[in-house]
Amino acid sequence: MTVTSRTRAPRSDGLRNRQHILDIARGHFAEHGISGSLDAIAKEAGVGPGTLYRHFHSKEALLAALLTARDDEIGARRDAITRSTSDAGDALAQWLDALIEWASAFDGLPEPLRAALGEIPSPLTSTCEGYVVETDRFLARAQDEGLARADVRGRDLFLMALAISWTRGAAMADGASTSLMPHILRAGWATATAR
Amino acid sequence: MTVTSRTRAPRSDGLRNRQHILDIARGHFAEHGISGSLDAIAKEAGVGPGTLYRHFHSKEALLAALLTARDDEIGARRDAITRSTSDAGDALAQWLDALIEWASAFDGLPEPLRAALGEIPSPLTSTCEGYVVETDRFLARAQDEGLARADVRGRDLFLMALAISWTRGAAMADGASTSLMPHILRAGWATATAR
Amino acid sequence: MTVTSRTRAPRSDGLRNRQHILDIARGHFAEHGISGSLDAIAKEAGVGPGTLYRHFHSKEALLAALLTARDDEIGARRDAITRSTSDAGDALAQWLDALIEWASAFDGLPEPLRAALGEIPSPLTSTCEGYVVETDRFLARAQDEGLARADVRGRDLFLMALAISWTRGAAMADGASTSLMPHILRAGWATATAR
Amino acid sequence: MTVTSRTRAPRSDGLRNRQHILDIARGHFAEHGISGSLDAIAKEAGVGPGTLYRHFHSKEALLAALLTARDDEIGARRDAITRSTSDAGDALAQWLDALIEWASAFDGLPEPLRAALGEIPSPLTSTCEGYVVETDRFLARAQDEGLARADVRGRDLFLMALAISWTRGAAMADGASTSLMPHILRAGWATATAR
DNA sequence: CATGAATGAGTATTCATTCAT
DNA sequence: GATGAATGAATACTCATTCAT
Repeated sequence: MTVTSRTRAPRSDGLRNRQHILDIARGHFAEHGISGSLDAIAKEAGVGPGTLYRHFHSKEALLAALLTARDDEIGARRDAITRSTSDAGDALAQWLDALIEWASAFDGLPEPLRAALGEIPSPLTSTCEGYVVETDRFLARAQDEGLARADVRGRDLFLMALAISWTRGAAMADGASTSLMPHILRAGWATATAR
Repeated sequence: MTVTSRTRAPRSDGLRNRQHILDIARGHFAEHGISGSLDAIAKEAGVGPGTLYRHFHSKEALLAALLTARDDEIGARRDAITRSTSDAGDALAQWLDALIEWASAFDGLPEPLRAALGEIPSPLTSTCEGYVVETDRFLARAQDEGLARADVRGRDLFLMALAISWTRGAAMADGASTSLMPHILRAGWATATAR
Repeated sequence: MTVTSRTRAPRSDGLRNRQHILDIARGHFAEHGISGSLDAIAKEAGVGPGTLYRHFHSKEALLAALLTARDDEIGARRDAITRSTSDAGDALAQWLDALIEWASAFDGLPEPLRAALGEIPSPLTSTCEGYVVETDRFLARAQDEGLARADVRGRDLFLMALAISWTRGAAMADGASTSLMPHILRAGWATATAR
Repeated sequence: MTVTSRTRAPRSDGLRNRQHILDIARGHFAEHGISGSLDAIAKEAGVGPGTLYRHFHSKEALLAALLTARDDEIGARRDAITRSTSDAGDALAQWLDALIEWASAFDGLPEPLRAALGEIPSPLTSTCEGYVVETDRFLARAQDEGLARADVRGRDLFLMALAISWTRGAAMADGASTSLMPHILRAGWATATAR
């Protein structure tokens, strides 16, 4: 009963559908920000809202899946930074840049990420917490070498990275701001010696 | 204190009522954040939605009124900083602290403030722009004395102040973060010399 | 107490205000149609809505007052038609033209006029009924001279005049329609002999 | 007949429900005119407002659906007239009678029909335009045979048919008016010869 | 008599989520 | 598993009319 005699396995539909929805959702969020309705995404993907909910229990779950899909990419970036950057301060700075970029993928994304750090756990919580841990690792190295303030914690830097992503939604934030703020952030956590 | 003990609010004159709504709204926003509906505030204030709309055309107008009520306070603070702080760097830092505190009055407030800096003007726009100008003044002094980076603009600092307020909504942002971030911000814009 | 010693009699304010409101309302209705809110008119007239309601108990009462103000004009027109037009058929046709024009003064006016002919009396009812009576007079003369169908009644012609005014609100009703329809109406009620 | 006797409407399939809503709406409009709110109809139909909006985006869309359901009927009537009436004048008259009856289905219906002829397209526009074209066909035949004035256009007759339907909302329009006005209309567009 | 604040039921519309088919 | 119809609370906003001042 599990194995039918059909030539094409119908079981792949589910996975294919899931991937398709993710692709559409990514495009939709990238274009319209995360404020749009899930119905619109379901329609654009050519599936019913029920199907979307089968795969993703909530909008946050959908976002989480989208972000999880980038896990490998971020992991690779982290490894690349670790490998190629001997200076622990530079490494931390590059990691924070990566986080800022990551959280800027969709307009409005920083908001649920921040919320996920709250008391009520959300599908995004574990993702965020994982990155906080990574940040802590980079930070610890920099602190060990006296390149970062001792009073700073990974969570603070993670939050500030989110905050910088958040400012990008403002029309007032032009290209100058975009390149400037990460520098300000670095100057902020670095020790005087480090400069 | 605001209302008498009668069950039904007496038809008091407009100003009283307006003030009453503002008081209720302030409390409501302070407790639940700014996400609630105007109808809920109207109900809590014991007035019909129409009454609330007569005084405040939109949620942003209500927020603007609430913030305007603090204008004097901020102005006084600015003057106090100017008078009592001879070091231009300290003055700017204190002004930014004031902004951070100001934008942290209600959970969620930084969001409409950021939006007010966008292309579509809102009742909050002029308030924000005024504070950007103030920030520019403090910044210019600090830059003149070589205490602040030359590549920083008032708008960037204003945005970062908003962003720091924004992080406070996260449970992860504890007391340590609250006191730390302004220091990071200051270290970020200050010149190496300044430290 | 009734007679004060002031130089200027304050009593005229009321009447003056009433007239002012009428002038504003006429302009407002002429420009925006009758759908606008009374508050808008009150504001434009520089008075409170209460003042407007003191003078006119409802929107229909305001319309009625506006139409009553034209009573003299219509009466004069009726007299002119009677005096200058010996042919009873021509007279009726001219009277109906006058009615059509009268009901076309404001976009949307035919609707409440029609409603005023319903079972629930409105401030417009007496005005309308008066004109029905006038129509009956013109019609009777025409019928006496065999120029109008015997089966037609004044109320029918009045209604059709309103109906023709009503069509003018449609974009499809161009200049050609405007001049054509009264002719169709006349051909409709006139006897074959009359043509 | 439409619903089972269960207290709560069973989750029937979409088409059934759509039809059910249409049935209720038809009854509602027939009884109260078209002025009622969609919410009221939804409540009467035992569905949530969202369900109604899923099927019909606006009141006009609902009306359009109700009228479309009568398309077949009108088409059949048009064919019957064409087949059974050799006199082109009689045919046009009968077609206009059909239009008057069609537009008199609900109190207030002529208003949105007239509006649909305006510049802003509505769901009713295509229906109306189709009937204008039909009217033009009947009229052309009558004009060809010298039975209708040459200066009349289909749109004028369509508008007058709507206008006559419109008068029926007035209590003053009794049975006599109802039967009389179409005759007046016919006498209006017919040529003298035709009588 | 004027004012304009207050009323509050009413309307259209949205959308995350559930559930019958 | 997929579908998409159904839900229904929620929200923003309007406006004719009343009534305290």
